[in-house]
Amino acid sequence: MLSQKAKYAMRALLYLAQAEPDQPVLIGDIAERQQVPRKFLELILLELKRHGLVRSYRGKNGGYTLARRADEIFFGHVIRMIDGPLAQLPCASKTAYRRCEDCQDEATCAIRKVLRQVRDASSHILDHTSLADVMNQRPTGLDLGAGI
Amino acid sequence: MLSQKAKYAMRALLYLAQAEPDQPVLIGDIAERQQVPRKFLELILLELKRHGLVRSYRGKNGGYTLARRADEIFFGHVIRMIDGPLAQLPCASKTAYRRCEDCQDEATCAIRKVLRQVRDASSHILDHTSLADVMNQRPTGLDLGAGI
DNA sequence: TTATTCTCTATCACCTGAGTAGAGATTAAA
DNA sequence: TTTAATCTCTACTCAGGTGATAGAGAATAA
Repeated sequence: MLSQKAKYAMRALLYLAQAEPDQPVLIGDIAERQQVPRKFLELILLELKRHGLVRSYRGKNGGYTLARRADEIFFGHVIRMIDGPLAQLPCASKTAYRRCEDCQDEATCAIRKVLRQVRDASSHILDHTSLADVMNQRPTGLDLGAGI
Repeated sequence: MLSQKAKYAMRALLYLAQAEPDQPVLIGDIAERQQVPRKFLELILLELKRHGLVRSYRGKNGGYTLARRADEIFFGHVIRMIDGPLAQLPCASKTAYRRCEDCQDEATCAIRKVLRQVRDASSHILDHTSLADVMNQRPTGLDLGAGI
């Protein structure tokens, strides 16, 4: 499962992406409009800043802006920075590979084999979908996915 | 991340899949060979039994066997039964859809849009890959995945 | 009757996720 | 120069879940 934190991070980024570029947005504004607990959001934005996704301005008229264009911020990047590797097992990760402690033979491990495919498929989507790709084109746009 | 429990469940199932059919395998045997804590494995096998994936026999010469052929047991099924829905968000799940509490407009939610694609891709793999598909064809078989 | 197995309920320690609190640093503007 | 507005940072709490363990009970083959 995606953590709340990652969900909040995406909401904040998407909100910033829709704001005027170079016009800082207040934490309080994001928190209120996106229904994110304010103090928690502070931590999240700090983290996003440290990872270079947003820029901050202090003092009066301060706030946050995106540090890159919305078509240069990918979901895969955001998820990895908040929740860690996309893979479901450390041994199936490409960006954060780690051997499973209790693995007997990684080369023939069936579980790893399947989960690597899943990881590859997931990252293929997440690393090629940017904020811009999914932003609110228009309120009444078609839904891409199948029905619920 | 996949839980330890789910990993253990898969190991147990794969081990059973490689045993003689109709020749019950002891919990203790699975536990030892697959490096799974025995008492924990008891719980897991019980759960797999309740979900109809394994059969159990009590008393002397008892043990466990698969309740279906290995090509009829899919990873998606196992993961869902142990860890819950494959989707990263309840609102992106098909088999266990639930609205996100704090969602403002599901129809235009960008996060959901992306995570549904990921879910679809993942379940496409996991629901079409059976134990038989990935079993140890031969000890020195080729590795399907890319290198580490 | 007994040894062997699975079955079931209860319990527990630890860790992580989610969130809160409050003082500190910086800046624009009056 | 002062003040109010903002972001920054460290520390803390608290609930719930994960990964087990313990031990009595029930079934069965020999």
